[in-house]
Amino acid sequence: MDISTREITLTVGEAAERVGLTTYTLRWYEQEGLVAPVGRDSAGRRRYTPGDVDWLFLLTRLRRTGMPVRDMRRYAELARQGDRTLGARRALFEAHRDRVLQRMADLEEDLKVLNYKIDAYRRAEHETR
Amino acid sequence: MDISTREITLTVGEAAERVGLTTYTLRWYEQEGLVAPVGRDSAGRRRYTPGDVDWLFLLTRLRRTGMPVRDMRRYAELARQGDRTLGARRALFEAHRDRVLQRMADLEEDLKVLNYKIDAYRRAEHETR
DNA sequence: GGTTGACTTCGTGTGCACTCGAACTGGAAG
DNA sequence: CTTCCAGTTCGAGTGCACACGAAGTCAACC
Repeated sequence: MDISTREITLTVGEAAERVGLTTYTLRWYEQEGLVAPVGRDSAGRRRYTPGDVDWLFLLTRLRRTGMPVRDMRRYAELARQGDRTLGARRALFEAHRDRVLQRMADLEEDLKVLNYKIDAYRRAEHETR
Repeated sequence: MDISTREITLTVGEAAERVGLTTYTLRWYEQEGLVAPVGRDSAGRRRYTPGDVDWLFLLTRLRRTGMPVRDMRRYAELARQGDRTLGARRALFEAHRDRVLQRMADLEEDLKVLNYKIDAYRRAEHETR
């Protein structure tokens, strides 16, 4: 089923710019099963629907929070299986949220070390001057 | 200059466990110049002083906050040049702290998306049941 | 004094997430 | 009709941060 160019769909290049990924990555995500096969126009070129773009946006958030591509693929598979996996998807997100919270807590601790060091350098600079 | 085994120094294995890195990584860090050449005992085995361990601990914090090894090496080089690089080291830490703060802000934003999604799944589960 | 186990160096291999080059094709503009 | 650009597939290459196997050495313990 071809998608008309006149719809509000985007080309790879446009979609890539919207979501902040490269065209290479977009095709690779599709190949890796992170994205369901994208619709094509009559010339065989990908046309990204607003729904596709939303999905990609979500993927970028997952990726940025450190979710491995492997887990993103697992999530994509669940999503393709429809409503009966809603619970599994929620569990996946909750587990991931916990990991993100843990990472944020770690970062706060590490930040203390950084600040302590900066202060120490400040004091040392004062000394040697 | 050999270091006596009777000192409170640690072997690679012990140091690795203390700082949460593998022995492979510890030797690799040294090879990469992230750590100044570590003292050896009479048998040529590495002996890590408390100071070495402190330094390694700091490196793990930098690493965990996402500093690339390249930058850690640059920092190590500055540190080896003594007090005259105190300002540069402080600047390096301040710039890194800013990046960490930015990343934390990003994570907070991403967390909102996760929470929104979890809520949406919860509502959807309620519907389909 | 033989065995064990942790160390040594050296080069090679691994996993992840892209990233790119090559060769080709199709639609739009001049 | 030609030129040009953005798209296509496919396989190969890149960068980062380790991880590991092989071959050997040495101190400690039974």
